[in-house]
Amino acid sequence: MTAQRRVVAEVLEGEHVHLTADEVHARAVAKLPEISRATVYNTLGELVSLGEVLEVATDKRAKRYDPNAHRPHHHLVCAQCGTIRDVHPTGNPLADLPASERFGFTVSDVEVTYRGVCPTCATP
Amino acid sequence: MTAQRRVVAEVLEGEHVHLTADEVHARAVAKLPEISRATVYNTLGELVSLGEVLEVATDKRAKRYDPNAHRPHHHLVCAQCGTIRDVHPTGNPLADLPASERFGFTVSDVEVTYRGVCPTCATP
DNA sequence: GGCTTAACCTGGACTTTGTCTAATGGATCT
DNA sequence: AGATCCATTAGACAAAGTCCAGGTTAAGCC
Repeated sequence: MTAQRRVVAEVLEGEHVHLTADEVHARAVAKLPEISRATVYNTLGELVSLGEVLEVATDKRAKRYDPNAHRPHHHLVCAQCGTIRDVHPTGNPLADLPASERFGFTVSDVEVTYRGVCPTCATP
Repeated sequence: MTAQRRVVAEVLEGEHVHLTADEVHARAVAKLPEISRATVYNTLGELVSLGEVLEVATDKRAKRYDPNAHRPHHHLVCAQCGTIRDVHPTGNPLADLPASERFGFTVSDVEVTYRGVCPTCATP
């Protein structure tokens, strides 16, 4: 556990946090100016391997990192400003895929992304 | 409708087609050698705006283009080889997000990605 | 047919996101 | 103190995508 890793972990604390690698780097630099981009990428990769942080692909540009890895959830994304909230739908989406639609795959995971417009963007 | 656009449209025909922009370009070049990358990107962007083609983000690297835009569906992705199949789950996932989990958003769309291992990758 | 105009296409430069590597530096062990 | 190990750094590199200046084609109009 080095100072750099602690800073990256600190940046990724909280609910509804979904930062890109560069955003993590920017905030890490604010706390530890000499931290490098490569270290941020390495540390994020390790956190993902350890299962402490999830990669989410809601944005089609850059990967985002979600520290809420221990409570399963899905995402609700504003189509205009890109804000992301963690959400917990009812039911089990895995059960909604009948065997006839599985093409022989062993299905182990589902990722659900809701899209819409957030209250802030909706009010003109 | 120019020759270039026709070629891009032809490349994107069929079921379970999910090509990246560069794959589309490679196949388009086979039919029309002088077609440029920029034109492929422009044409794909127009097809997406027209609603004829969908962008899918199953791969975390490059965007993929799905010509099956008129029949709503979701995707089943092999975690190992990346193969993608179009699937039609039962039920309506939108209904599974209760109002208390909508945070005031106007939710209009859901994207479901199933992950697993395909039969080919499962047999050793 | 020839001219004008608009749209389209091309090639390359550029940006963004992410990965890799060689070299540095700091800790730990003996 | 010396040796060793691992993390970190800076910068080069690669992949994916965007942008722009200029050339070409197509369409309309005389």
